[in-house]
Amino acid sequence: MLALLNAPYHHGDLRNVLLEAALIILARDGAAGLGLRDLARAVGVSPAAPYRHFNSRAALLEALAVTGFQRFTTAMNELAASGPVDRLSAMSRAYVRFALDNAALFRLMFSSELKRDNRPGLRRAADAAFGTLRQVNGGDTATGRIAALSAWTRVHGLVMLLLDGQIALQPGEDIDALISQISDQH
Amino acid sequence: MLALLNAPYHHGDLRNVLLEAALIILARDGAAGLGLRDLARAVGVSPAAPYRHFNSRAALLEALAVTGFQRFTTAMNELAASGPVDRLSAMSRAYVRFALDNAALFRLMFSSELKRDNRPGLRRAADAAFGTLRQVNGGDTATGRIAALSAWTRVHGLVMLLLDGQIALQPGEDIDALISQISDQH
DNA sequence: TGAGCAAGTAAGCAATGTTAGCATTGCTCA
DNA sequence: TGAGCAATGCTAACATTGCTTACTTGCTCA
Repeated sequence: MLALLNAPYHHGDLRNVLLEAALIILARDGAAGLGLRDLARAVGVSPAAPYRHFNSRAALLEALAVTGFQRFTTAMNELAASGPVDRLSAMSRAYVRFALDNAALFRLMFSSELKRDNRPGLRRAADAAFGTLRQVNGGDTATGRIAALSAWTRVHGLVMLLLDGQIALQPGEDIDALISQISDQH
Repeated sequence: MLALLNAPYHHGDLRNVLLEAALIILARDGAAGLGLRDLARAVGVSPAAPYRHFNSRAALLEALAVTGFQRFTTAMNELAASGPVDRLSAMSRAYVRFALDNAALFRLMFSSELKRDNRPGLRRAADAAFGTLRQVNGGDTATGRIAALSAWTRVHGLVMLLLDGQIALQPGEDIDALISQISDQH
């Protein structure tokens, strides 16, 4: 084939380049618009090249979801380390912000296309991500579990309904204010 | 083509048969496993036949989601009509039960593959479905809105985390009990 | 009766995921 | 140094999919 601009035969860091490009396409077109051929084209590589790094399209999506969980984890852990004062509400805000800032990625992380059961790597990443969240509310006591679940479900439901357009912020309404209003509600 | 078993040229009620078969395939394989050709095959009709009734695969998914919202609406309205006592908690239980009993359909209803913005029919169905939910909590006052949102987000978040396998019921735990515990939590 | 229309069929196009086999590169070790 | 080898890229092909176009079929009704 033509050697355009002296492009070297070996790309060098194709796996990471693929992942980065995939994140961009994901943010732009959603998971449905992310195909392996398309991705290869975007990176300037042959259609079969990505298969050296991802066994299938599902494997690519899984890898993306894993990096999503990893980023989510670091965001959560940073907050957990920052001090115990209002840690829960800070985590709630961070949870929502992460989801809204990474909408397509967040959806992919919870997508049914990735059956977490058969993917140990994904399950591990998800468990790590929510481990902090599970413990910040009183560990494993029965009441602590309920408290954690209640906070978690509120935030998660809020995020999902916002992402789906079922809920919209009212004009001038602040998302952080809404979060704390909902969280303070009985 | 071969006229298998004297199959008539015209099917008679193809649209509804397609929808029913699609619901079955959806429940079995999820939205990703639902293709038009596959569906046509399952119903015993040529690959192009479904296009007489649905302009595209997306249109079929939209129709499925609309019927999902309709079923959801009737489930909610039955409860709302049944009496004001503990109406909210009854709706919460029905919400969760519907979602768990119709997992794939519920996911499809909130799928990002269907951008609700550009689909007036879908938006109308969704609005109708959640209209009751929006009003049962005190209508459109500011505090009523927050109360409704708080209840709604808890239930929706619970459902989503359950469907995603992030939360699991503990051995012997009752889902209805969990719902009321979470709902009663501050 | 036969014109017209709704609802099927057949055939084919473009795109995709995936695989098989070949080519090139750079690392390792005698 | 240089021979071999594993990693990583490429080309070519296959099966399958969504979708379109153009032809049939059979029902309805003037």
